[in-house]
Amino acid sequence: MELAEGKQKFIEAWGKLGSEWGINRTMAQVHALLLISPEAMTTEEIMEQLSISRGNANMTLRDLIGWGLIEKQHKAGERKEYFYAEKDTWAIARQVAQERKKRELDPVIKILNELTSVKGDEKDPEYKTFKTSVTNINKLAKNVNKTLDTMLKAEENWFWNSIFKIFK
Amino acid sequence: MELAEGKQKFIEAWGKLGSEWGINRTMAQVHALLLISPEAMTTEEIMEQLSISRGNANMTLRDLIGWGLIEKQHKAGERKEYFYAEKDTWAIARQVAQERKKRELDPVIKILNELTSVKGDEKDPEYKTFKTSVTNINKLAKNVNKTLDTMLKAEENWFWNSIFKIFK
DNA sequence: ATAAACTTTCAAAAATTTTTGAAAGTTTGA
DNA sequence: TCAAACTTTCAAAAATTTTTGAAAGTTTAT
Repeated sequence: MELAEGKQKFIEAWGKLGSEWGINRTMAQVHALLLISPEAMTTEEIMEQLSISRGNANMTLRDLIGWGLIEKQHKAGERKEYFYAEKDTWAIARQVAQERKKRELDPVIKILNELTSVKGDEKDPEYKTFKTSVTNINKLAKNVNKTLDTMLKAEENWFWNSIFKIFK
Repeated sequence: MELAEGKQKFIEAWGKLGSEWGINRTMAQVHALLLISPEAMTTEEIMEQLSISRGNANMTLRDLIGWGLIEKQHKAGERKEYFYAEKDTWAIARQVAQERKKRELDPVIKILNELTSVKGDEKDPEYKTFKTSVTNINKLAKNVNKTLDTMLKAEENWFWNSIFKIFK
């Protein structure tokens, strides 16, 4: 396979994966483009390579910065802004996990906690089932939360070595 | 908080979480409704409780069965189909992980493998960066894959105990 | 102060996803 | 065989998400 074709396929695959996981496809594609680019790129170049509008490029780049996946770079003597992506895969995974935890898991855990305080008649099957389900999901959510927290602090090798030691 | 209000909030929260993770909101809501219901429910009841159309209810229920999250139940002497949800949280998490792995991770791993065969000039920075990124992501994907496989086979307590032994 | 170079905004348009509901299909019992 | 009871289908409509692009905003150099 040629490099150009490979790049195209990589960008497509990354975009599809993103959209399946609730991340805007363009955002994933811009990230993919920067991931395989040796040099930082300008908004202009990104617009051209992916055939997207200026507004779209700008918002997407802003979002990616918000996710901590790319950074702005300034070249001496130039006014243009350049963007480049963190290329350490473990760092990317950690960053994404951290953001999603903060944005999505944390709010749900908050609601689940509130829901454990719902009062009712212990003999009412409706109440009992509700209570049991909420309590169990709450436990799972807290475990996931705890595990993520530890993962996020962990160093790459340490993490994987530990995982493999158990799961072998 | 009253039970009725709690139910409502739970269904909403579950729906929102679902939509943030690329799962249709209605599907997550139907799942939530069945999760906290002590009895199996008919399509009719689900339609009414969530104010959704017959067609939507039918398709959603079919999808949930496809995900292995709910099951059809037949009551003796009745023609109606009843639906009930698996209530073991660990089983739900495992089921979802398994489905997503099969539907989304596996295809990406296949493409990444193909992309490692892209040929080019080792001195070309474009080629080198592409190669390195693809290789690293491929490694991470395979590790995730392996870990998931083992998780999916693991029993609940065994899994969590192990995780906590490391992450403490 | 001005203008060129560049970035950001956002209302409207396009694309995509989800929902509806009536019609078609199926199963069962009499 | 018929018709009632129930389920499935799917084209069209509605809702939602994403994208566009021109105008407004900002920064910098002279």
